[in-house]
Amino acid sequence: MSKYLDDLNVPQREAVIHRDGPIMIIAGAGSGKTKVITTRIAHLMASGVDAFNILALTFTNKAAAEMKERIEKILGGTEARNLYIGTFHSVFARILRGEAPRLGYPSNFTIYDADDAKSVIKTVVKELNLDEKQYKPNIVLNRISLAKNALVGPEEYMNDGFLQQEDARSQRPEIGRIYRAYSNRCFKNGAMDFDDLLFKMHDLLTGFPECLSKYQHKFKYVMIDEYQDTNTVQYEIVKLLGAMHENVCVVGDDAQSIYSFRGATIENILQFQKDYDEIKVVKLEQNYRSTKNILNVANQVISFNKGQIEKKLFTENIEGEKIKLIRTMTDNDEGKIVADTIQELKLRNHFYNNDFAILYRTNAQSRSFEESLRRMGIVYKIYGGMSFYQRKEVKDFIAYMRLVVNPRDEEAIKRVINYPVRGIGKTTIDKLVLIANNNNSSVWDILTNAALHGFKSGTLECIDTFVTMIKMFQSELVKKNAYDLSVIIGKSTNIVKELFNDKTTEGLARYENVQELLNSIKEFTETPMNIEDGEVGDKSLGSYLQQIALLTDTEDNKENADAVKLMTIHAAKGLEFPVVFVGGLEETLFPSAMSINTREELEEERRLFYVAITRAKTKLHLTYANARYRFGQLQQNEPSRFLEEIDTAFLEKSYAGNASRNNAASSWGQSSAAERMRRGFGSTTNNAAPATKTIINIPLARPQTKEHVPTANFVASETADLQEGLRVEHQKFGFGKIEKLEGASHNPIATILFDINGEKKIMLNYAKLRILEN
DNA sequence: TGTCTGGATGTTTTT
DNA sequence: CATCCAGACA
Repeated sequence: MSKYLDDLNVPQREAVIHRDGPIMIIAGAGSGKTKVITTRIAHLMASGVDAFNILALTFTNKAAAEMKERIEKILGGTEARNLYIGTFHSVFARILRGEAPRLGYPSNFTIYDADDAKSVIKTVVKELNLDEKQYKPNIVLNRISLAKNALVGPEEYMNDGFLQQEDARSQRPEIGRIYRAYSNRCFKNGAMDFDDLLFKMHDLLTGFPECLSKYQHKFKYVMIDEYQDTNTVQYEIVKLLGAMHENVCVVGDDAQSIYSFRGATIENILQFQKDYDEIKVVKLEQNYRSTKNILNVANQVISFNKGQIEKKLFTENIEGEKIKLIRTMTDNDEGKIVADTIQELKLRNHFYNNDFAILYRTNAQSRSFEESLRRMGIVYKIYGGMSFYQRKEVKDFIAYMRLVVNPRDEEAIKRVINYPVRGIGKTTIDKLVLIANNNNSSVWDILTNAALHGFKSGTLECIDTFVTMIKMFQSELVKKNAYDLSVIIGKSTNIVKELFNDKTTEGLARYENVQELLNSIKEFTETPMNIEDGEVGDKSLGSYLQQIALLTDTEDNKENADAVKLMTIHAAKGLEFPVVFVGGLEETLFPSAMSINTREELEEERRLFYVAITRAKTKLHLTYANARYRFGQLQQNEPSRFLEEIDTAFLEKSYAGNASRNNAASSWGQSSAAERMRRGFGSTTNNAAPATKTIINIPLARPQTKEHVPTANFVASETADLQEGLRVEHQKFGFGKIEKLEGASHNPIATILFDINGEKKIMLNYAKLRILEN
């Protein structure tokens, strides 16, 4: 046997060698799951299975890329490129691009992201004359998404007594109608949302037997990663694809199931065993990642959940250090202590930035960590949050491309028809949409025949200019590659020039973002075609759009950059780091206030905590703050209930208030000598310039304020005591004089002339002011 | 038609 | 506190 098998333990090898027939691998955290899948695929190929006949589905592009890379490493050569490895969404999008016409969609169909989808919902709610307050896009989209993930179409939704009751109870009885209208609208626009990529794939396989047969023959071996996170559609599709050869291999860990809000159900693991007569089950229980201490804590935490698949995770690694549990006064202190600790570990134990990860429950928590890291000059990178492709200027530019590729894309038209300003305003747009609806045609059709629909001559002229321009782009579509065409678009629309002329900091950032977009298109155009893109592998704009629609910049990796990584726990799944900080272990935050109403919800939060803990290899720090800013207000929180579930013998508790290097100087507390020194020397008065360039997702520029360091004994004065003419101190803007007090008593507003930052209007409910004595 | 602004609203988690 | 949006006005 080949030598790659030598590195495997007994159950791992068993899983790898098993060739035909269904197999389920229950893989505990850190048990070498990825290694098993990749080795298994490599082994299949080595034993004669054609790479073209292997399908591997993952949940993130990153996981897919990593797998491909590791298989290539095992096998050498380029054969691994012929594998079908990708996320559910990207693989299905690729297949649908070829098959969409069967379903009545153009093969150039647009993929709507969540923002596009919400916008369509908003339009539809308006057109149905429903209350927009009642039917908020977010809530409605969530509901529709769950329905699609459960394979419930609009008609079925409306006929389902239970769903109807639920909607009635939540005062939203019309969601079914919205769902139907939304689906129709997307169809009309030639667009699919994320969930459609799964839903329509299922339609394709069930509605067209010849299609089903084609892909069953093609994918003789099917592998699914993170099986515990599959939802109903995904489960059904896998079942369909695997039905002919039954060579289905699923890998999962019920203890790490954290996506039930997306319709995932652990039931799929149990169901899988019932779907086939004979199924092999392998359990991977040896953990190679973490110290005994870390694993003990993880095992203890998860033991509070009922109903798990039995398994006992163990490790032969060293005992390791105790887990540090750190309490701080505020979220800002939490940020400081984490940054300080990182600095200390770097100096003392020679860690690199890369060795650290800061994990949290919600994206909003990144702020305090960012600030502290930046202040200390520690390079960091935030994963998740707003993606590059979601930025307004980037989306606007992309909308032009979308429109050129798919003129039926109404959302794209609405975005660009008056950007840059060309005299086609809201009134005209509303009219266009109305006419299109009445004539049962697309907005683009109306635009191209605008003269027939009684617009004023001035408006008509504007429309004509716009249409002519878009048509010009369209005529270039086949002749030019994605990059050349996008350059033409940038020039002809004046977008690039307009942004260039905007010399504000924000404008500059926007200009740079658009340049960055053009660079990425150039890169796409120049990268040699990958066989994996088989059916769609051209360098056209359409091909490019398809690709970026499913890209999140979580995986847009410059892996080699040495940076501390910040991300949500969800985003951290599947990753590991030598040193892990888990922040915000407070009631209402973690577990989230939204998820403490049922046992199921709470157990999912606990699994999430389990995932967080098991990311750590050698050092784990848990932190929580007595109080933190939420909704602009300081909020007190109890420590997370999960902390009580950990045996204190595993913990080393500390209170940041006593830490020698970092007196818990909260924003208004006393500052320590060390801190005053740092202010005095290290940082300059403005913007505390970092020693090293900080890596962030292309900064969204903010108007510059010269940062003010609050006086040591800053204590906010009562709002009632403030008077015009008084000298005051503001935490951020510094010293100044109250010019004017105005606004209602419940929302007073002060106009203050600051010494260094000029005149500002301050809402006193939020900002704290200190009256200066004498 | 475009720009300004007060008021409402928001925080789970993601492909 | 930041962002988004509807209505007011230019």
